[in-house]
Amino acid sequence: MQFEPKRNHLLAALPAATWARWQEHLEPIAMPLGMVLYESGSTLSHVYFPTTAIVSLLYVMENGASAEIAVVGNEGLVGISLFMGGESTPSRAVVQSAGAGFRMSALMIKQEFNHFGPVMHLLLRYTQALITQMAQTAVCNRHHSLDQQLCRWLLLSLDRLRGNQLVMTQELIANMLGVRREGVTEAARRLQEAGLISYARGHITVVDRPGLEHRSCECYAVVRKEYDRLLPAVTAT
Amino acid sequence: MQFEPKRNHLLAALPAATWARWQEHLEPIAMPLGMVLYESGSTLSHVYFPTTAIVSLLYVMENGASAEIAVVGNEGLVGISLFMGGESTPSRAVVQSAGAGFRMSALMIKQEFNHFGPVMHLLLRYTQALITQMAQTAVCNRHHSLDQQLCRWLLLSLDRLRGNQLVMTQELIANMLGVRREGVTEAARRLQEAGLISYARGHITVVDRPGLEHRSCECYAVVRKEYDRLLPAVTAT
DNA sequence: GTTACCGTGTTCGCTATCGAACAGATAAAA
DNA sequence: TTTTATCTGTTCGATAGCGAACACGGTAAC
Repeated sequence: MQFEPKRNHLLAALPAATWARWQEHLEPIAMPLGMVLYESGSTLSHVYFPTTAIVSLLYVMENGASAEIAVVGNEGLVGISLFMGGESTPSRAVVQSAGAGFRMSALMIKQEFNHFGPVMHLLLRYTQALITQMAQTAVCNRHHSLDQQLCRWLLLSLDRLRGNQLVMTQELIANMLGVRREGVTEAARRLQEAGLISYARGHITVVDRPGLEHRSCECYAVVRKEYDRLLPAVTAT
Repeated sequence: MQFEPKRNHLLAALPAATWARWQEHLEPIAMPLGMVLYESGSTLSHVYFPTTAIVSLLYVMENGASAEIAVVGNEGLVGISLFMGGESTPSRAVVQSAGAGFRMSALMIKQEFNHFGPVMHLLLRYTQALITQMAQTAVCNRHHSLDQQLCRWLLLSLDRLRGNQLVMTQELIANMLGVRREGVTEAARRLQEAGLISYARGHITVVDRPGLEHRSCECYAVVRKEYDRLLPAVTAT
């Protein structure tokens, strides 16, 4: 079930002819928690199309602290630098929520990108959506409270999963947001007291999604809207 | 002089045949301080290649506060969403340092991009460099002090200008960084006391550039290195 | 040459987040 | 079952940046 390629929205959006060509080049792959898909500066060997997993792109500073730059799930792909031309980036890609996906060799994706218009345009529109997410992350880091950022983060993750539960410790969330674990604990407590979520030992359940959206900063809506605009057929779950 | 297209590094990096084709489609344009090249959500009519001007890409929040996402000067181009496929972005592009540049119609740049040739790859590599800058902005906003961010910002701007002087009020810098003007005043005073810069009424002179780089966070070096890697012939001034 | 504005300097209390330390509780391992 | 590791809760003082208010001098407009 989780090895169903069409659960990745980009794969699902491919024209029939492209899909026929790709099928035998897509390799199913398990993506356990913490798996590193690429390291800062390393040359990528594959692109990854998550189906049930969620991957964080994050930058790790010299002193070890980290900050999430963007999150990728079944709406997208990990490894844009392959077709953008750089072959690597200064960031790291880590599986943040275990699941599965598919991968395709670097060579194959570059060929496909360079020879077939629809593939190129789909991948570039996705890239622009990703850019919006990064830009909004910068804005959010500058201006919004931890409570708001946590709401945004939960919503972004939720959009990339089935159901309304996240398997995710506060420690891990803190690493992604680039804040202290204690700060996440307090913010989560406030959200729980407000009846928006409930959680226990690594399991977070979203109880009141509209409430969460209301409490979030505008950043979530901006990003969501841009994904819907750029990848229309694709985002509808 | 400032209407010399080759002062834009992307234009300078074009193959001879492309350059010959482009020449008559490049329109020189003055870019005064505060000029808005595009608005959030608006469909772009042109791409802009700054030669002596510097342009900030920034997001303006609902409450009017703003934050800079990236800065573009003679190393790049404003309007990537035209060839990326979205035609617009949720951000705004504002001239931050007056100067000049060239522009090309949306139609023309899209045609040129879609030939799958050297133009496309050059523009995509530039886009990846820009992505790195945005990602690093997010990291910087999360983890680094105002002093460090000011250093980074001055260095990024300086790289895009001739000489070692910036015409720039503290108020404007504060808007770009998304902080209070008073905060910039204090940070600038500290840098001046340290003998790194000197300034007066809208004119900032960088006195000790190595010192500034030393005081900056790692973000500047990461971005600079990535631009040099992705656009090698191009960045050498 | 006077006046108005602009760019900068300075101060105050306030708040969110940090850094560090430790406590309690639940799940997993032995 | 007992032990251990993991996850969450709580507290403390410290600090960076905020918001607001106001002072001062240079520049430019009239």
